Amino acid sequence: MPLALSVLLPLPLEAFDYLPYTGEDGQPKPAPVGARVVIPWQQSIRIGLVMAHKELRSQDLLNLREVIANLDEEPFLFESQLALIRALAKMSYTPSGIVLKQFLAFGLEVNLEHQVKALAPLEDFSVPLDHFRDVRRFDAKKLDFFRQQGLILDKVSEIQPVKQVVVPLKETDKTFKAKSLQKQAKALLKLIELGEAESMAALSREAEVSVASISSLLKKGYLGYVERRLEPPPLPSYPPLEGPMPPAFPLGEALNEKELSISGGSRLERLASLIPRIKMSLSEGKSVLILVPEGAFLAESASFLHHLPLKVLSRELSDRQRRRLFDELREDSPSVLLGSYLALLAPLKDLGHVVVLEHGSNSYKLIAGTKLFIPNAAQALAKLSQSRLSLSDALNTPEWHHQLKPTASIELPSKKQRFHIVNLGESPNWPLSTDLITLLKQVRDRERQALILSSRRGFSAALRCYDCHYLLGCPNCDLPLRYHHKGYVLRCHQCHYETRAPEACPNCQSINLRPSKAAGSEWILKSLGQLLPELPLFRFDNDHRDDLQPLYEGLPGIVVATSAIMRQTPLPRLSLIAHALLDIHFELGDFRSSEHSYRLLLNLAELSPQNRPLVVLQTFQPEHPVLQAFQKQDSQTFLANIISRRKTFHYPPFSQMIKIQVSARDKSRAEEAAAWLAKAIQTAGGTAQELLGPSPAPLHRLKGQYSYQLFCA
DNA sequence: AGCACGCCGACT
DNA sequence: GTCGGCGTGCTC
Repeated sequence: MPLALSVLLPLPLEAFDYLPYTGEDGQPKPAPVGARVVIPWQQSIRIGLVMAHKELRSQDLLNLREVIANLDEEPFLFESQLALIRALAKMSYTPSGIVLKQFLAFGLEVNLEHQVKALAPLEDFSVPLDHFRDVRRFDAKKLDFFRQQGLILDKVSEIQPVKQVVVPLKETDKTFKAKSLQKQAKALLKLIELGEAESMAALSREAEVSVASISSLLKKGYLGYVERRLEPPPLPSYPPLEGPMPPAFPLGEALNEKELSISGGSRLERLASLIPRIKMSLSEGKSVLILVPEGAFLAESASFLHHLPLKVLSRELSDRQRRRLFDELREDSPSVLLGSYLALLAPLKDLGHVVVLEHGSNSYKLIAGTKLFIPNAAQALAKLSQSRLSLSDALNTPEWHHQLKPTASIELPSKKQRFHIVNLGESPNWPLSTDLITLLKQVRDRERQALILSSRRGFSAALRCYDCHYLLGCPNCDLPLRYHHKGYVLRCHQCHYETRAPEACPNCQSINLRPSKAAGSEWILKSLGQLLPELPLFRFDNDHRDDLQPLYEGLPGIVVATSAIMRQTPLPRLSLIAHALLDIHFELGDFRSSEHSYRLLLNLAELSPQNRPLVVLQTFQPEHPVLQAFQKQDSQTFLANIISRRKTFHYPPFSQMIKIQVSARDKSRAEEAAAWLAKAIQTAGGTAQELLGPSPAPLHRLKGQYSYQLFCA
């Protein structure tokens, strides 16, 4: 039976069948399963992954095109990763190609030298195709027409990165006897001694002669440039973590649980407690995959796990470094791989343990592509590879808390939090309360560091007329324009519309147009500058990132930041952490908002765990249930309450929920389409209990698009 | 996704 | 007549 290859491309499609590559001897040379191949695609070429070999009946072969080149002799990914691609596609209801595109961040981009040659004389091209020429010189459409007739031979090769180096081309000869050429002779002899130099400037430094002498050697042909293969830069290394090691909590019976979650304690205490479990997998000859949400904790965790056979897949790695890392992973086993969600598809052989750090983090929710939630993807991988699964977060998620056996949910003892709640309703000062100002003055007097978190960029959430109550809104979105004092502009934080702030109210011409009281980081900084003029102030948000180096060196100061600071290396000497307005987090319309607020409070304290900083929380709702639970420091009761509420309202984990959003530029069109969908779901048997909506989305108009949403439970 | 093709309205 | 926006269908 003839063989075909099932090839997956990084496109929103399933795999396509291709005939194997035909070698120069005319024999088929099928690439192994898991290897990358170059295939013709539309009028060009693409790189795909061989998902399977399949046998086809001869009549089916006629429609298939042929693989142009095999890129790998050995598999690029192992069968276990291919199985994961299929599993994630099924879980996310998306084509396998989407999974490939989202999770395999390199190795599939067409970075190839592509040449073509005609097998017979073709008069359609002005340039003769009797030998291999660069494909870009020819009309792609015409070329593909002939390719499909089998008249074109394609040749591709990977572009090897090269660097130019200076090498000697001739020995010194008698002309250098002249006294005026002594410098040149010296330079040439030095180059012969060195073998090669990075550049003419580098040689000039080495030989201690001017660049002019060297360039005349170049002109006379005694030295010249050659291309050298550029070796991939070494992978970054992480120094061991300084300071005392956090204590590991003994896991006891739970050590051997198939699925385990650790909460409480501090971030490093949780990780320290997992080390025996990680070592257990290594001693069984199995590899361990550790996922981190994003940049900030990667370096910290890497430094902490320094003593293990650790490899790190970080966002900073270049494609060539990732390539090198993958090559090392395929060779070395067992090893520990630490990385972002992109590490899920890394070619680890014999996986025995998957660890997800900060598994409740919002950044594990992929907002595009598969839209997968990474802890669920990690669980799928653990099940496929029959690995252990470990989860770690300050607060467990209700879903996992409910799913795991009670003996598999470990809560580490936490230190007593030092916190102070400020009722903004009773404070005469704004946006910094009297209490916070007093505490900040103590920080100043003791030459310590403080962090003030504000969820809002700019000066104020809106510009408002205090006569007619007119609010300046975005022309494209249902949101007020944010007022930025710097540049005196109004900006939409969704669609980036920008306009100069007007002098008078556009509605009633009153000049009583002022920033609304919802203060942003600019406003907080301005108040601080007036109250504590002698203390260095720093700003850290997406509009403006001050260099925080003085703070990392331990100098005193205050940072006003958005949550962007959570992704930076933790500041070493924080003695005060304040949240300017917690209410924003309480008011999110999501049924998970209270869980997320509680986790945020725990994460605030973890920003600088070794200093046990005082956490100051400003709010208009000091009686809010989340704050009450936080004061009691009783996560178990808090989670139990959430779970019982979820059960009553039939929310996850007691149901699976699907959100369908219908958007269109034309409002009625979106509305009609959403209504049509709801009707279709009802006709298919959806009951009133299972179907919620359609209703206008929380941000009904966004970037000029109207949205309606339906929930199916 | 990325591309071609076909339809339709707008405009030299 | 032809240019371009948009809807639809296809890629082995």
